[in-house]
Amino acid sequence: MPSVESSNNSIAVDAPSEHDTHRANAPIVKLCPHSTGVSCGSCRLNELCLPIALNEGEMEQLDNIVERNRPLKKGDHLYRQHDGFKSIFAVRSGSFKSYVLSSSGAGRVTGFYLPGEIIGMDGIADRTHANSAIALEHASICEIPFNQLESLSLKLPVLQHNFFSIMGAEITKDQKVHTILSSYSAEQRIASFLLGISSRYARVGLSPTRFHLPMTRGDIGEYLGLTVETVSRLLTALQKRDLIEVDNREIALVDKDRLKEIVGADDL
Amino acid sequence: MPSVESSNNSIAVDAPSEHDTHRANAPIVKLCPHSTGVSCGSCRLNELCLPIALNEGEMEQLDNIVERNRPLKKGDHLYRQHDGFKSIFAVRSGSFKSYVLSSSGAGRVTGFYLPGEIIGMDGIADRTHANSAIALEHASICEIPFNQLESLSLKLPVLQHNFFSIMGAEITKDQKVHTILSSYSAEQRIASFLLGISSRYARVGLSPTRFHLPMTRGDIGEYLGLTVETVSRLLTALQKRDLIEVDNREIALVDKDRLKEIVGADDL
DNA sequence: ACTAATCATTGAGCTAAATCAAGATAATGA
DNA sequence: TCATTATCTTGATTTAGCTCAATGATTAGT
Repeated sequence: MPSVESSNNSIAVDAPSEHDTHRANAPIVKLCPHSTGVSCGSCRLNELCLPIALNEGEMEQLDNIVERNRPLKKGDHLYRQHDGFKSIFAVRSGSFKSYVLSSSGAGRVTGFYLPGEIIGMDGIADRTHANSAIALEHASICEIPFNQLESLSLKLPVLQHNFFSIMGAEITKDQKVHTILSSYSAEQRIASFLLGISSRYARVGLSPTRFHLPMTRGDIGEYLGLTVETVSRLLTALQKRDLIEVDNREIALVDKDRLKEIVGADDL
Repeated sequence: MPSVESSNNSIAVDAPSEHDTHRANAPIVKLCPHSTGVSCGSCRLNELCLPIALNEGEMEQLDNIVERNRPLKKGDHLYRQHDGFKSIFAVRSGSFKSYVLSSSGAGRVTGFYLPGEIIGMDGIADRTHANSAIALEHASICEIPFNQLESLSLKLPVLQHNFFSIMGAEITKDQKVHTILSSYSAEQRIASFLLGISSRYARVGLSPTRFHLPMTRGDIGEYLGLTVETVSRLLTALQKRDLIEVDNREIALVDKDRLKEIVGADDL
C-alpha cells in the first residue's frame, strides 16, 4: 500500500501515561509515545478543543473532569441511539461516524468525526442520544461528563464561551450540510465532501492534499444522499479529469481550485 | 382562520421606522418591559423558551437583558448573512425563514422559525451570521444580546442549562433534517415537513391539524431540496388521497396516521 | 379598484442518479 | 496460508423528480 504520508491514523496516537487512569472496562492497547498527552495542557489538540484560551489553573480544573484513555477498536460503539446521555467526547485519535437506524432497516450516516472534534452533542437536548456513534478505526477519545462540564462552565467563563462556540459551530456546519444536500449535484457533493475532509485534516496539522479516508464509499454515500455506485463513479470521474488521485481510500487532491469551482466558490 | 401569529400583538407600536428594514445593528427603542405589559414572566411562551424553570428573581434578571418590541413587517430582515453577530432572537409572533445566497444566485432556505423558537444561533461560532433571516409575515421578536446572555448564564445555572439544551435541540433537529434530505423520497419529505410544522404549532398551543403555512411552495421546495412543481404536485396528490386538505396555504391534516406511515414511523 | 407581480398548478418530456447485475479487489479471520 | 466476507468498480437499464412551458390564482402597490 502506497503510504500517503503520515495521515490521520498516525497522528495523535494514544498517551504514554505515567499515571494511567485506565478504567475497569477500558481496553488493552498500549499507548504510543508523544501523543496527545495525558492532560489537556500537554495535548497537541488543545488549541482546537474545549480548552482554548484557558489558563493553566483553569485547564487543570478541566483536566480533573476529563476521563481519558478509553481506546476503541474499529467497530466499537461509543454510544448507541437511545442510550442515556452522560458525556460528550473529544476525538483524540482515529475517527468515528454517527448514524441512525431507519425503520426501513438501512442505516443513515449523519456525521463523521475526526481528531480534535467533539462528538455526542446529539444527546444534550433530551438526554438521550439521537444517533449511534461507532469507531471507523482504532481510536481514542476524551470523555467529558456533561453535568460536570456544565458545573465547571459556571465557574470558568472561557470554558462556557468555548462550549457555546463549539455547539454554534456544529449548528453552522449542519446548516451548510443542509444546503449541500438540498441543492448540490452529486458531483458537487463529492467535491465539497473532499474539500471538507481536507480542511478538517489541515486543522489538525495534517496534509490537506493527501489523506486517508477512514470511511467506506457506502458511508460517504449515505452521508451525502447518494448511492455507493454514484460515489465510486464520481471519484473515478474526478480522477480521470486529473482533479484528484484515488488509490482505494488514499486520496490526493491534485487540483483544489477546480474542485472549488465545481462546488461553486462559497464552500468550506 | 387559524393563524400563526395572533397572541402578543397587543404590545406596543412601532419603533420610529423611517426605514423598513430593521437590521440587527439598528438602534433599538427599548421600552420598559412592564410598561408594555410584556415580560418573560407574563409571556405565554415562557415555558417553551429560554426562561423555563427560572424562578421569579431569575426571570427578572433575564427580563433586564431582553430587548422587546421590535416588530418586523413581512420581508424585513432580522439580520443578513455576514452581518456581525450580536444577539439571538426569540420569535414572539409571526415567522421567519433563514436562507443563504448561493454563488449561483438562487437562495437556499435553511430553516423556518415559528413562535417560541430561537433564531440566530448560526452566528455564535464565528460571530458572523451564516444566514440571512427574513420575516415571512408581520412578526415580533425578543432580542437577547448574546454577551449578556453569556454573562447571565454564569450566574444562573438554570439559564445556562436551558441554553445548552436549546442549542442541543437545534443540533438534533438539524441532524434529523440531514436524514430526511439524504434518504427520503419527495413524498416522504413533504409528509415529514407537514407533520413537523404540525407539532411545532401544537407546541405553542395552536391546532396541529389545521394551520396556515407562512411560507411559499418555493420556500418549502428549497428547504426540502425539491422544486416548486414537485411540492405543488405532491400536496395535490396527498389531497387526492384524502390525507390532507389544501386551500392555498391553509392546510388540514386529515389522516395523520397515514402521513406518519408514509414517512416511516420514527419521524418528528 | 386595477394593474403588476408573485405564487401556484398542471402537463409533457428529459435527465441525473437510482437500481439491477456482475466481477474485481481488499480486508478479515481461522 | 487460504477461505470468506466486505468493499469497490463498471455496465446496462429504469425512474423519480427536474426542466420547460403555459395558465390560473393571489397578493401587493398605486
